[in-house]
Amino acid sequence: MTEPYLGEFEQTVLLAILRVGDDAYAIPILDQIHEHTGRRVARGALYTALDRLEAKGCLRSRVGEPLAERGGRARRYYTVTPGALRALKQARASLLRLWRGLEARLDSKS
Amino acid sequence: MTEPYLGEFEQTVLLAILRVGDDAYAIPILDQIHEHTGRRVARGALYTALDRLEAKGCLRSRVGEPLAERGGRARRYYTVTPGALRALKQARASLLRLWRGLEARLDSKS
DNA sequence: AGTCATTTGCCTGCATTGTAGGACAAATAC
DNA sequence: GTATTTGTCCTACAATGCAGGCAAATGACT
Repeated sequence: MTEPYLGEFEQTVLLAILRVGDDAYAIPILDQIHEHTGRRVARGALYTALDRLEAKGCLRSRVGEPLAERGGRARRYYTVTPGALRALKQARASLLRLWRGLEARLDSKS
Repeated sequence: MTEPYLGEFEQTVLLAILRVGDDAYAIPILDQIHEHTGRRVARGALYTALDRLEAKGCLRSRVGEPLAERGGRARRYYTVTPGALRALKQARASLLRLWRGLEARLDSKS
């Protein structure tokens, strides 16, 4: 499989999922994104991203058992696929390569 | 000015411009992108990105003197604005925050 | 039982970005 | 003057980013 292109937001989502771990469903993912980036995105925005990532083979999902809790609609849990992991690492490497040596020059200004 | 949103490719372009430095026009920028990311984008793709970045206030441009060289059409040189620089740093910081602590966990697989 | 609030998922639509291909411009070489 | 080289721009379409609102499922309250 050719490594798919990952947009900026898609990368963020994938990383957030990895951070949350096994129990990654929409709300904690959203929290994670907000916590680490300060961005507050709408749920709908996240779900479309999740759908498209799954369609591209970057994610697998399973619906959990309906919970016996207050507002218990069944959650959908997500897992990052190995291919997406590779793409992620590659994107990160490119970014770092482009940044390398730039910090010094840029800190003198700003 | 509110910090504008920067897509993945836009970030790449801005960083490449910073790397190239004062003489940054389309072709060297393209080379820089290819050299550091392996991506080979079409010139047209780059120009539209440059246009949009300038429209968003992320870039300034000036046309140089027509060169007295073989194919000497006037070049358009680009400079990154301070606001774009801030946005760039912020995006990088977010990404790194999301990555932090993840490498260890991920290297064990793949 | 019948609402009501709560938690979560999903659909629909539009805005913004990503990307290529080729037309056009200006200059030199012959 | 026509071919060649180096560059810029225009046009069009695909992919991503993003939100608002509706639907589903459950416990709580009366």
